[in-house]
Amino acid sequence: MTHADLTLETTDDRPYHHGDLSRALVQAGRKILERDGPGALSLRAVAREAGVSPAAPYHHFKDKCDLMAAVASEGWHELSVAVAKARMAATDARHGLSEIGVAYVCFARQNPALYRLMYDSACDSEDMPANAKGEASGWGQVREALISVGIDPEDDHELKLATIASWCAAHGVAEMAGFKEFSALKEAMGGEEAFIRGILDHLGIYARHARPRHDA
Amino acid sequence: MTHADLTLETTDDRPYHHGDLSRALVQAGRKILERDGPGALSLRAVAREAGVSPAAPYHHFKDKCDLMAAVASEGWHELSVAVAKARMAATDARHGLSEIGVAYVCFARQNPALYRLMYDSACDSEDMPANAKGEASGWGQVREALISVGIDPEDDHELKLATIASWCAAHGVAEMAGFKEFSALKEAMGGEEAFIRGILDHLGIYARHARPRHDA
DNA sequence: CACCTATCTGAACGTTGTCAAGATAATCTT
DNA sequence: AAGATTATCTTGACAACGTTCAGATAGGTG
Repeated sequence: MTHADLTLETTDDRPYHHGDLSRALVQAGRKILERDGPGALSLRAVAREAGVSPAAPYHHFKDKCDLMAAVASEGWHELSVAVAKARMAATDARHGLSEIGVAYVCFARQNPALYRLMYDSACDSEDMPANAKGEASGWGQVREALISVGIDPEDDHELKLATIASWCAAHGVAEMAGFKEFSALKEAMGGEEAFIRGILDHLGIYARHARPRHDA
Repeated sequence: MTHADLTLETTDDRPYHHGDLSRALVQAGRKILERDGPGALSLRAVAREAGVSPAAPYHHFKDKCDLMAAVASEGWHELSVAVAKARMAATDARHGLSEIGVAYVCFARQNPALYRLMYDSACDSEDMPANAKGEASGWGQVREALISVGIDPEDDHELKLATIASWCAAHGVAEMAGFKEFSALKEAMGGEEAFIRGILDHLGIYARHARPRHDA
């Protein structure tokens, strides 16, 4: 261990060299995002929270945008974990695809500001962070779920289109589910998750490919 | 007419009282949004573009947020016009619903920064600006299109859910269609509109309710 | 005419992102 | 181990931002 200890709070006997500032800055960013909302997420506020000067972050991130991208990247990782867990927990394949969608939207709803940041950083970057690396990426998981639900793995075009469509649906629901306009309906349906399920069910991603048996 | 003439450019013989500043500010906001992107859209920049001091807008809008809401409101109005036009132009009912979706997404794609602003202002406000007033609201149009496509007008729950689902789908596609990741696929499908149609088609809003005939 | 109110300006304050110069500590070289 | 190098952090500064306030200017009303 080359450094003392990495604390988030501003201790009085804080060493000149923080030790692991980049990580601490990302953590501070998330903390501010949750506690004070997206409007309060400034570079200076993050530095303040981490207990360093406003210029310190520039030795670890080229930009404010770069820092935000790091926060967003952590968010994407957590999302992919949540999605993977939901997929594992599901019993059959059809349920699996459905659960992925619900898990995706629920994560976004539970971390609205973070999800917004994630989308923003995804817009700028060349490739979506969702399929960053490894087979455990969210992208790959939707792909596999679609295959195991009946889509022809050979038909690359169809598979790609279905994956994108699923993602679009999840993103759309994720961003609109928070509108106050729907709060009455949500309650009538027995909570937000039921509402999310209802909407996702209407977007026939599942209905289209996953009704091989009990259909007229 | 109580004032000289309302020009957007900063003329030298500009009168002390602008005449119709609120309108000019909204126009200036849109101009900056299109020309310089969303990052350049500041209160001061808008005032500069309109040829007034940075404090002038505060006599017409309570906030920067309030000004942005006005810009967004104009955007929602134009969107509803575009959607209405697309619905009129469509031949049969099924096509009508599909065309609404395509028109919605195309508008968002052609004015990405404006659409983002519109969504942002929709988040804050109590009710979505889409169904502001009149029967020509985007909300009402989707509703009617869904009815004329086969949904039971009596079943309020189902109708509401279908409307929301359609809107979520359109919003999701609208925001994700711009990802560079898809540019290759878009070209392969023969342009962005074809791509949009393909994705929207996969989100079985239409498939679910509008395939009474040629289905196994 | 005088008065009143709406509108606009000028200057200011606190905050933000960013940079350059200098201080400090960890690491590398010999 | 001592000196040199590099990485890291601070201080101070700059322009731009949102916002406010006192004062200037005009239009409308008596």
